[in-house]
Amino acid sequence: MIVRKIREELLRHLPEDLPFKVEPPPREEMGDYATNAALVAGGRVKRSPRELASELAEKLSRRKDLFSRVEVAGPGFLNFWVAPSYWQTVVQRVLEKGDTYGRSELGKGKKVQVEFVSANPTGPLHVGHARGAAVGDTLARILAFAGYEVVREYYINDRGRQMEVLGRSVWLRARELSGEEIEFPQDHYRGEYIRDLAAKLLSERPDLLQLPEDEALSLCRDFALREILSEIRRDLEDFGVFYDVWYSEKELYEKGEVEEALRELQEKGHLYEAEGALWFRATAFGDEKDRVVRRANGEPTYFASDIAYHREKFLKRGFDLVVDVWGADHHGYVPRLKAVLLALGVDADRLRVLLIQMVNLIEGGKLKSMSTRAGEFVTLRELLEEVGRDAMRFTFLTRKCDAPLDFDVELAKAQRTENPVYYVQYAHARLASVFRKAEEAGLEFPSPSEIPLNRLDTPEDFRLLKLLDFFPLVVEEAAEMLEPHRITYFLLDLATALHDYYTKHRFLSEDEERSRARLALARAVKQVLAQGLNLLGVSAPERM
RNA sequence: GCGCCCGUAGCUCAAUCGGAUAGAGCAUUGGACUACGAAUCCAAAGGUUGGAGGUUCGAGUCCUCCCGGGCGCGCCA
Repeated sequence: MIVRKIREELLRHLPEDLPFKVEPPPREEMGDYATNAALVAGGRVKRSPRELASELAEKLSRRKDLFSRVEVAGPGFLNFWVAPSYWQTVVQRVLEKGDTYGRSELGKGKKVQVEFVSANPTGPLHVGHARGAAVGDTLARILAFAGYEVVREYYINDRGRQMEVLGRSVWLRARELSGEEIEFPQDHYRGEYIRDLAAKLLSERPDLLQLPEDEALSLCRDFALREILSEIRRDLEDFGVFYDVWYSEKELYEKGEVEEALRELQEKGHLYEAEGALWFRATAFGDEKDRVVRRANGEPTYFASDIAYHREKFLKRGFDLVVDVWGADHHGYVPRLKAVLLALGVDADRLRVLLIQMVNLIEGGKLKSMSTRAGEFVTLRELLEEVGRDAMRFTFLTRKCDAPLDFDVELAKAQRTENPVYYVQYAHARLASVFRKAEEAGLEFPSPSEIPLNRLDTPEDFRLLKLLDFFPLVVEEAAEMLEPHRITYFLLDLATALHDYYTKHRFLSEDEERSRARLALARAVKQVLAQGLNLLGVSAPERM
């Protein structure tokens, strides 16, 4: 990474804590990279930035191996032209490192948990969950690639009132199926899948309706939970999403974690009783109001188990960083959870909550999903079957997650140029095709040390080399800022540069030296495209 | 009413935790295949970054107010 080298060079002449940046300048004529170091330093020591800049330029330009030119520009920016010989070695590094190219040690020695989806097991996953799944899963891949030790986790709300309602919903449908006239309650789960579950249970347990009500209800509940959960799991797996841990809320209670957590808060003086309920003094830690943790009827609230869960994440399992991926409608919940962490003596910045905004499904220019009427929504599975995994994941990852997303179903399905996922995959497939041709022609692929690097000398060569050099930095930034879409945009850039190259130059020609050099470049680009796609959970096809 | 998120080209979105003349794709118009895959490429056109102030060498980005949209504000989950 040349950025890192430039930074190192600058630091030989500047104070270590100076918050300067090294980044590509807005226009190509301004060089390959630029820094505002002199501007920032000038402000601090009350010297003219331009004067400082020209001193720095003089010093750094001695590194002929790195820079062909260093200039002062504008109010005191330093512009760098990187030596072509440096760029050419990039292809060597990419090939030597292979699959590890882009890997980073950013998170070395740090444990991070990514908790995502965690939808209530009361029905199938819908498209909103799919977006959360794509973001959470990709983030986990990126963090792992950036050197973190990652645990991916699904938190199952398998207890409490909703489970009772679920069991009762199935039971009522079962009775209905066997001919009974039932007035189905409004606040129960009304989706068609409940009827299917009832039918399935009835065929397994014909005696269901003869059982005492209590027994029947709990049978229905357990059955529904098991079935729905395995359905959720299957949906996610088909979507390319896997978990290390499925964490049961019920077990959290059985292990006594909830009582333990409440006891600790009690001992630290953060709980009080009022109106028959037990409250957490969230206002002492920046939340708007205090929150009930145990209701007057003795039942702990959902919040209580979340306290216990997050306490367990930080204090028992020792995660350095916890990333929660939630639906944006839960945003009001963030302050109270951060308040709990503070109360427990945990730095609240170690919890990062990603709020996933709504997905609007667009079909034929019209809004398709988002009927809030019970049971009417487009499921993850339906969309998966309609548009396919690659297009679906890629589309979800083309936006930062805190902006609402319009998902154009027809566009995602289209195997045409406008569909960005094909654009990137096509670049990869094109390169694969070049290698098939090269093999036919009997052209030998050079070992990294034998590449005629100086034959990579056109502007299009350098454009690709620079992008390849940039990739590790993109990974680090995506990891640091928890923004998977940075990878997506990088891939689009790289694919664009490749397609441009492809129309302007030939990889295989009469000039054998040049062909070998370009073949090496092609392999490096192909490898990084595949790596990037892999981080997104999208396939990199050899043929399309 | 209070809080959070969003507002950028006709449409969908970027803009590297404050940087130089705000960039892509789609749509529109006009071009490029006897060449490794035209699922591609090139060009034109398109903007008061919702509005008004402020902070500073410098603001789409930070602060205040207003407008518009979404979502929250339960001893629900």
